[in-house]
Amino acid sequence: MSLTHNTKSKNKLTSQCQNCSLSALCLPISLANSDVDRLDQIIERKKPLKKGDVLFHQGDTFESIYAVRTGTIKTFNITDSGEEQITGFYCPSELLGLSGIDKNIYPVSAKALETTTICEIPFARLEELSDNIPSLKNQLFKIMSRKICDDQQMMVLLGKKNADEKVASLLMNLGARFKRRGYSSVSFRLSMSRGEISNYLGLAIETVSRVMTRFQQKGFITAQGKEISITNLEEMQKLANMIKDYDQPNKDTIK
Amino acid sequence: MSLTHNTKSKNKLTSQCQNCSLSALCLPISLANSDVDRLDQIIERKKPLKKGDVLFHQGDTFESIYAVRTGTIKTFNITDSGEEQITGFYCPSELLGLSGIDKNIYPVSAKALETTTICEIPFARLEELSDNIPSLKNQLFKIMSRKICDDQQMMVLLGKKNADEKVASLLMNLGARFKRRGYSSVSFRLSMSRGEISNYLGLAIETVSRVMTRFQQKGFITAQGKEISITNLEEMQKLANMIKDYDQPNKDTIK
DNA sequence: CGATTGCTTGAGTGTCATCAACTAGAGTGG
DNA sequence: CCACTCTAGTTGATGACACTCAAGCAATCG
Repeated sequence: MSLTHNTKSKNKLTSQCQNCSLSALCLPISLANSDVDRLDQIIERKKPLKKGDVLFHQGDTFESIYAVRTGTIKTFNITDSGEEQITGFYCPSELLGLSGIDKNIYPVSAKALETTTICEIPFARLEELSDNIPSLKNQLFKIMSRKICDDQQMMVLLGKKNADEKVASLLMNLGARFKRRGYSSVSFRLSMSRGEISNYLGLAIETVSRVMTRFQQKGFITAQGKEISITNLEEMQKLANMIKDYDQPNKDTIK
Repeated sequence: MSLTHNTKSKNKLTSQCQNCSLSALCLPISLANSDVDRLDQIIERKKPLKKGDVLFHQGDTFESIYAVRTGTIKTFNITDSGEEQITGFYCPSELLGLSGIDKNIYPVSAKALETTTICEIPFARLEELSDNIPSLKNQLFKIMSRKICDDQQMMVLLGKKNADEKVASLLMNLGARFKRRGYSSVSFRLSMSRGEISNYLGLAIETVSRVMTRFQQKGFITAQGKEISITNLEEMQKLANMIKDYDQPNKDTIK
């Protein structure tokens, strides 16, 4: 399909892996300089996506994996009954598109939640390159493995957690991801809407809203719109890890 | 059913990839014969696990990935509050342990649901081998990618489906996996208990039981204990794919 | 400004979890 | 062979949590 209006010259834009602030988090971990160069050469920096732009559609032929440089991407698929189900949010330094490798088709769509810049990594060339750079290949195995782990955590969340725990888990998870990139883990701006959060967590939008206000009333967070501050880290951590209060077994004080 | 008790000596048992009935489904796809040989040499057939035996524990150092030859394995993790959450069932020809690559530690435990034989594939050696056999490396990428896809389907199931749809999805999914191995896709024996099914699907055990009886009353399946026959494939398919009956399309509805 | 979009709040309802009792089958032991 | 126990599964009654429907509010926008 369309998009990819690449610039006049689909040229290498300014930044390269070497001086990219994300380099420690992204692919090149533990590669020799010369190897980073070779990787650099196959990566295309594309021009920014605007909010709502689609990076690829469910069903498109798989060509590339993508690294987010700034902004946020969501992946989702459309069920047979026409509903959207969000399967992931991708922040800077994170890789998406890996699920397309298997059938050579993207099984999900990817859309920008805000203005977003990405690096495109043509997979065929990455595969080639990994033939010659074992550490790159191993890095790819690791990245895919991590994705599998993360997804399984998500399954636990969806299968076993209640609404409070789900929302707390998401906020703590996002905080941790901000932290990795050098930002505050307790104070940040959500790039997704309440509707997207609720969809991702398997809740109704009203439920997310209610949980948020409840958290505020209890002093766990402050939230004004998309600006979130976690003000009681300990309680939020307890919720996210599903540690129920069994303290006073005298009666059932609810969580 | 089957169960191949092969020889006494724990090492290189009779079967090898070449004559293994699963070879078309397992790793060796599209490898040259000579390459299959080399793969063969690093694979260890281990002596059968009995029901309840643990293949590896959550937290163990990651050494190998495993292919199921006969029987069934479940993977699960223990949440901080001590509950078990099953994250997958593995049938013959399927690979498990991939989630351990990332941190060099298994993030889940794996336990046999019945007498089960497996092939152990030391990952370090597999990585080495894949340095020299690009098609093997690519095959591994594909396998991991497929796992990511499957897990995402599971997320949709957990996040968006109701009890009927969840159970129908599981039964249809298991059927499809039996079919791939040459068995009936509509008539098979569950190797997991109701409790394991309910845990996996994020339901209460009683709910699974009720759904099953409801399906029987409607004539969708017949079930006696663990023996299942799907008798109304169409309806079950509809449920599994979440096609709701919007009978009267008089109005807007779909998007 | 009305209109639209995103979010919050309220009221009523339904699905599914919980608690509990009961059944069926398998294994044990006298 | 017949209690006895244990486990797995089914069925019923009840209620909670989260969904749905609906209204209201705030901010943005054409």
